[in-house]
Amino acid sequence: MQRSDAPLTEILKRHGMRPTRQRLALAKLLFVGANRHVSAENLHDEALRAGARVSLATVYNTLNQFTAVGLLREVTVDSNRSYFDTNTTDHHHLYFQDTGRLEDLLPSAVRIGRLPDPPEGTTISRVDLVIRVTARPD
Amino acid sequence: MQRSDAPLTEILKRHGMRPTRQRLALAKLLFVGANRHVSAENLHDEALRAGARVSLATVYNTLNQFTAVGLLREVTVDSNRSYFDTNTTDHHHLYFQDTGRLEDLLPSAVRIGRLPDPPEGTTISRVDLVIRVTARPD
DNA sequence: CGCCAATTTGGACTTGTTCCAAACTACGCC
DNA sequence: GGCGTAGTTTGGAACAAGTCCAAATTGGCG
Repeated sequence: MQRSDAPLTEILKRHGMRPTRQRLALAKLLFVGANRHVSAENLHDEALRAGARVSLATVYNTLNQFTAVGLLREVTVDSNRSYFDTNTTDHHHLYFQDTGRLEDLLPSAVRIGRLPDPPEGTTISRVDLVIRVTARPD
Repeated sequence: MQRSDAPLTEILKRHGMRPTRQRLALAKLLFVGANRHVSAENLHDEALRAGARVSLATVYNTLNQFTAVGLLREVTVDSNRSYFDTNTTDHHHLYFQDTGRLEDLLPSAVRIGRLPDPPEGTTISRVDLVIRVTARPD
């Protein structure tokens, strides 16, 4: 294990996961550097290109585990693919329908002025706002 | 064809579709009565129960065609199933994560106070807001 | 070092959806 | 009303994303 992986190891341990080679490789791709949005296939390819030997099944397992402990957030913008966001703070999304690209919006860019009360017996677990844009027809 | 299907026939023709037995049966389920949210499987079952002989492939074709001409709107709340909404006016959604139930919110129930400008060269095609609720833990 | 529970893995499987070529049907024309 | 044909439907194959599983591997503790 590289010296620089120590913080990643810590993160994994803190969330009750063994710091395996595979999880460290994926965590490095996900959590070192800027926030990102990934799909499973997408991250798998990238891991292989980076020389990590990880199976696709493990990528799915790991993304789901990271999401379960709050290290990732799942973003639902496309009904035939799951995206995971490394930014778990409160924010919304901009989705480029033409390209499938997904971008974070600063919390300050969107203001939701009024929300209904949740129905009796339920609590709001999340409010997701997605702005879908397409290339402007000229 | 029943007398009462005349308006449905008109709707289909107006959108450049032949009023076939299958499309009429599905249109009847979708557009007669209150607004609804359906998935393909879900509508297929209902059609069969109502005695209409329609294949699942046709249900998919029809939902996609109806959506293409603006008779339906696709709602993305679950990354492994598509929902279609007969309410094509501007409104938002309440999603019960426990049950998968989807409900419309009145436009007046939600006020979005500020939105960013779309990036250069793009236009906003849609702004979707989904409030996800779960049964309140006691 | 050696053990054992946690983890990983390839491949089979499931589920939602699309594709396809053959059969069927709506509808304009005579 | 029959005909021809383009549009439509259909069952089944194909596809894609994701999960499951039993066997092999490995991290961490004594």
